[in-house]
Amino acid sequence: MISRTARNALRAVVHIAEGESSGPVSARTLARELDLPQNYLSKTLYRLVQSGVLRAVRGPRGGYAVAVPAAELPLGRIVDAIDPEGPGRRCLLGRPECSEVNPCASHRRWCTVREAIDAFFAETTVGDLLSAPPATTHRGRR
Amino acid sequence: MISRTARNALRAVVHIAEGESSGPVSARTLARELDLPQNYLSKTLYRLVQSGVLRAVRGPRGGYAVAVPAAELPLGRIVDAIDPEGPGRRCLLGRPECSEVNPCASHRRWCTVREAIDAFFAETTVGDLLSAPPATTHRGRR
DNA sequence: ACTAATAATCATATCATCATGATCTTATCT
DNA sequence: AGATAAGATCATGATGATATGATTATTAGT
Repeated sequence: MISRTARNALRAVVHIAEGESSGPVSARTLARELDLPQNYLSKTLYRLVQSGVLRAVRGPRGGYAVAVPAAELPLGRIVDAIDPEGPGRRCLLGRPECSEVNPCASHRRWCTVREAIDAFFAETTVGDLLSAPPATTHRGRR
Repeated sequence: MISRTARNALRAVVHIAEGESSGPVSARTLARELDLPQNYLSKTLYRLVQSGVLRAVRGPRGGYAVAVPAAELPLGRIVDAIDPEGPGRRCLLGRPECSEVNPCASHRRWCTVREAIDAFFAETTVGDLLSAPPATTHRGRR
C-alpha cells in the first residue's frame, strides 16, 4: 500500500510531533527510538524538509521539528513526499492510460476504493495519530 | 497496492477467460499477446493452477483454461494466490500486533478503507473485467 | 578562531522482486 | 514407439528498494 520508507516517515513525523515541546529531535535520537538506521532515516527526513513538512535546525542542539501544526498535517502530505506515485493511483490492470475518459474494465469499481483511500490520507492528520500521553506526562486532557 | 506479478496474473486470467471458447491457451501465446516473458508467466500461471484458479492441460494442443466460471471468480482469489499478504492488510504504521483488540492510532480510520478494498476484491469478478467483445474477431480498434 | 554537535550528501552493500535461460516431465499424434 | 508440443522446474542474472558506512557542510557555544 505504501512503501516501507513511507511508513518510517510516518512513524518519524509522529514521533517528532510528540516530542515537539522539548525542542528539535536529532536524527540520532530518532533513529535510536524508532530502531531505524540513522543515515537512511536522515535521507527520508530531508525529503520531508524539502517538501515543507519538517523544519531542520543545524548545529549543536539542532534536529528536526514539524513545520506545520500536527492537527493540520494530513498523512497524505508525508506519503506524497516519499512515494510520489501515491497509494492506489495506479490502474489495477496496469494500463497507464486508464482514466475517467478511457476507463479500463475495473475502473469504475476501483474508483470507490480509491476515493476511500484518498479521503483517508487527506482527512487523517498527524494529530490523529499522536498517542494520548500516558500517565507519566499528564496533561489534563481526558 | 498489488505486486506487478499479481497484475500480470490478473491480466493473464482475464485473457484466458476471454479466449475460453477456443480451448486452452498456451503460455507461449499468452506471453506473446500480453508481452510478458514466457517462463516468468509460466511460474505465475502454475501458482494459479495450484490454487485452483486455472486448469492446465499438458501435451500438444494443451494450455491453460479457467477452472471456474469467470463470473464466479473474484479477483481476490487470484491476488491471494500471488501476494499471500493481501492488499491493505498491513498496519499503516507497520505495527504487526495492530488489531481490533489492540488498535494503533490509525486503526479505526484505516478499517473503513480496508473494508472497501476487501469488498472490491471479493465482489469484483473476472467476469466483470471481460471486455465484452461483440464477436470473436475484435480487431476493429485502431 | 576553535571545537563539537548535527544535518546533508555521497558511495557502496544488501536484499527481495522480477525476469531470463536452460532443462526436465507429461501428453498427444502419427 | 518415436516425435513433438506443451507445461513444470531449476539455476542464474538484472533491477530497484532498502540499508549502511564514510564524508562534508553548517551552526552554537566557548
